[in-house]
Amino acid sequence: MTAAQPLLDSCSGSPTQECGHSHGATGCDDCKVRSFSVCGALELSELEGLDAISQVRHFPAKTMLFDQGALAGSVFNVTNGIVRLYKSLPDGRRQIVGFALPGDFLGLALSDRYGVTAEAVTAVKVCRFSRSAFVAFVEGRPHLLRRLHEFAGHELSLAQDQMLLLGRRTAEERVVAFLLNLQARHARIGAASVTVPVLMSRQDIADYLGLTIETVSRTLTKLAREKVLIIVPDGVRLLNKERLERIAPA
Amino acid sequence: MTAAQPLLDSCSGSPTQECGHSHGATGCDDCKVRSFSVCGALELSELEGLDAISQVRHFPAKTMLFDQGALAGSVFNVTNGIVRLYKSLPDGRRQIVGFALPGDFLGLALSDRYGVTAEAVTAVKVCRFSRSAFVAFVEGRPHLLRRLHEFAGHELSLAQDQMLLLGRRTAEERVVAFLLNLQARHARIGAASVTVPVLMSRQDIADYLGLTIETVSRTLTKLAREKVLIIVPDGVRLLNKERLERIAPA
DNA sequence: CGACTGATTGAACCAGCTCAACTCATGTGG
DNA sequence: CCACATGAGTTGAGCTGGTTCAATCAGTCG
Repeated sequence: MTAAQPLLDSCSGSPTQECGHSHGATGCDDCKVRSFSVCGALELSELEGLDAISQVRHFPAKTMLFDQGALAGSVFNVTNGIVRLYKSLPDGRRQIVGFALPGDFLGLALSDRYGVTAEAVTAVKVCRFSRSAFVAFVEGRPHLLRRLHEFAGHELSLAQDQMLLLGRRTAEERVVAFLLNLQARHARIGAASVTVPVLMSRQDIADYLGLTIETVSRTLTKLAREKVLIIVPDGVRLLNKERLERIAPA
Repeated sequence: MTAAQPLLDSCSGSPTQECGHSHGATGCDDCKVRSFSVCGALELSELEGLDAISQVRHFPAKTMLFDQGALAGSVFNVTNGIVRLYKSLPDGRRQIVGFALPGDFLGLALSDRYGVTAEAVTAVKVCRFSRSAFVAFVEGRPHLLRRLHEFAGHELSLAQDQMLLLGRRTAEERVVAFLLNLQARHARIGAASVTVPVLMSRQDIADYLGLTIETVSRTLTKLAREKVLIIVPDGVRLLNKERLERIAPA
């Protein structure tokens, strides 16, 4: 893992950042993720207010959005790309607790410190909000708070599924569950396909599934040998979904 | 594991249930967990309204409060005892995703189905609310919703810690982290002590830590042999907390 | 007392890890 | 255009932490 640099709260004129507010064509009006993101709870009339406190920001692949333990100055809505969220131990062991896809919100808890580190897996585009401005915006809009709470409840449920996976599933079950999951998530954001894009590295997958890179690789190879999937550049083609679903039940 | 029977939504006159509303001496006024439970967000004037929709209920050890996947008719505030929350696989493998102690809220997500199964580890006392009544009560009290959201954020953070534990920690680290955690939680609810009550079975601990009962037992024995703790009936006495904290780092 | 349940201990095993070699792109600069 | 470094992924071979299977122990209840 190369070190990821924080790019937050600096408007140093880097070509990867747009610091102006994003009204008009780049605003919420034509946002592709709005309907299934937290913003979907807002009336059109309220969107303007949200727009006013949001900034569009770009993070190149492998750069850090924020670091575990740091003061949570911002919250984010991912609009493009993939973000990995992880915790690590002092000796370097790492556990990825989730991948954020377009429509996902970072900083749901609205707590004053980040509980995880967030890094761009691919180039990433986000709507950034200062946390204080966002909290103020939520204040007096209980329907938005309710939506945030629904999202948090969903996250919690996913986390519990992942605990079951990490605590009790075999390597093969983990890999298959991961791929099916990824496919379902891509479908939900309007990219349904038997070919699932897998843009994160084997190391990322391993750190997400509590395995080693070798075990992930061997398991994928085995599944390919058994013709339930084909490994393609930057993805996987799921040939036998029924069989996959039998491998990774409930 | 013996089968646990659901005891919900039936007021059949069982001696373990109190079906009347609990005003007066048994109400919120003198509730020992109020300050650190979700109810702590309410004004004294609002407590009456909450009291009016709450029922005190008792669950004997090993009985089920609710089942994963069932319609969520009720939400609960635990006031006494310990509840295990778990998910299981069709073949019987089980992952306990958390233990609820007094002050903990069950059904935080307010979703329409329970995501986990809840069973009493010890005899348990709860405040029960019908979910619809509780949701209606929350409606129009954004400070309570905010409190629920804070609790959910905290739960999410704990879940992420547990993912790190399950995915990347060794057996010894898991057991030690569990004991330190339990001690800290007991301290927070006003029962700080070097002797930590461990009222759940070895099987429960194993299913929480993603280990087998034998590994939990061996690990505890080893720690006792090394004099960092003593195993006592229904608990553990932590002798060398510094050393324990070195075993299970942040 | 005997029966039962939960916990401990021992011994053999194995799923996944470690260590190491190799492949295959992609990039770089002479 | 080739030589060669670099980094991600794959594959092999051996090892080991934790599991599995099995026996024993220790309370507790009837």
